[in-house]
Amino acid sequence: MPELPEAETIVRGLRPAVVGRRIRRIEVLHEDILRERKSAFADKVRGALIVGVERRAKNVLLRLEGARVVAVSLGMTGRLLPLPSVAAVADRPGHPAVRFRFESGGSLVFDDTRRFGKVECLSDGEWAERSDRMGPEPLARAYTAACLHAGLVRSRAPVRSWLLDQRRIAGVGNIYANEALYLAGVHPRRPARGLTADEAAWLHRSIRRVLRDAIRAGGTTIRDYRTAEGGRGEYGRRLLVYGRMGEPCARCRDVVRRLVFGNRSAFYCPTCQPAAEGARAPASGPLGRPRAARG
DNA sequence: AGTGTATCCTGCAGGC
DNA sequence: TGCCTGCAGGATACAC
Repeated sequence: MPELPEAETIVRGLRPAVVGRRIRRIEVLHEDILRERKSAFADKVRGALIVGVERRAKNVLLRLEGARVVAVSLGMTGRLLPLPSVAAVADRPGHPAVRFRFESGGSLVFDDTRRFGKVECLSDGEWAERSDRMGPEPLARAYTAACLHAGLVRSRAPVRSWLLDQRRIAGVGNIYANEALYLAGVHPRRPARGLTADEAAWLHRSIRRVLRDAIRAGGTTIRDYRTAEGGRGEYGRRLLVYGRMGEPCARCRDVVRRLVFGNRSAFYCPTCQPAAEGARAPASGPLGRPRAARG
């Protein structure tokens, strides 16, 4: 569910609402959301001041005084809702799992229908170790097309599976993987190491473009995702292939197909994203295919 | 080692 | 109306 753009949107919305607040009390309504006993979790978090809110991959981080961090993995249906808020009146948490009550009044609720999410409190050092095992941030300046290509050539996995592997690239989920592959003209099932340097450069550009545009739109709300303000992400209307099986391709009017592998749906246009290795790249269409890197 | 699959959980849409 | 099946933005434990 929430991928990098959704997590980033939540972080930006949360920051003004929770930074500078002190946590007075923790209520754990569903202990399976934690990775430890709720008493242990509460002991570490109670009384702490929130000094910052950050994102890493799809995770939302509450930085606490005393070199600790609350790391929230949103799973498929996780939401972080500061209460009370105007939005909360219309969109109350339906499945609250963990509530942080502030000394100054109000609270932050982690709400998660399916309870695939995780909330944990780590030392900065423990978190750094975890973060080191994740792949690079695709929007980082240092993450070049050459970095992507170097990663791709080491794997025989289908490129869509490669993009979903958080150890290889951090923050890309099924929606944006499919969209980026479409923009790059790369079939989702092609072996990662079969992509040419030019294709890797198109894909690099497409990934960054899709993620940036989605952040600008506040993410994609299919059903459950909400911003910290309780609003919906508006990128859904701009999805070109995800969830559009049977509809015409925006570029060539062929029919968008759906494939299932790795237990996930893949959506693609068979004309714009040919399955054969080394197939011709489609001509630049109305959507503006990313140009190949120079050099 | 590197892939693919099943599983956790709830809710909803569609078929009958 | 209601029951059944399949599907969902993620991550991980396992089998091969």
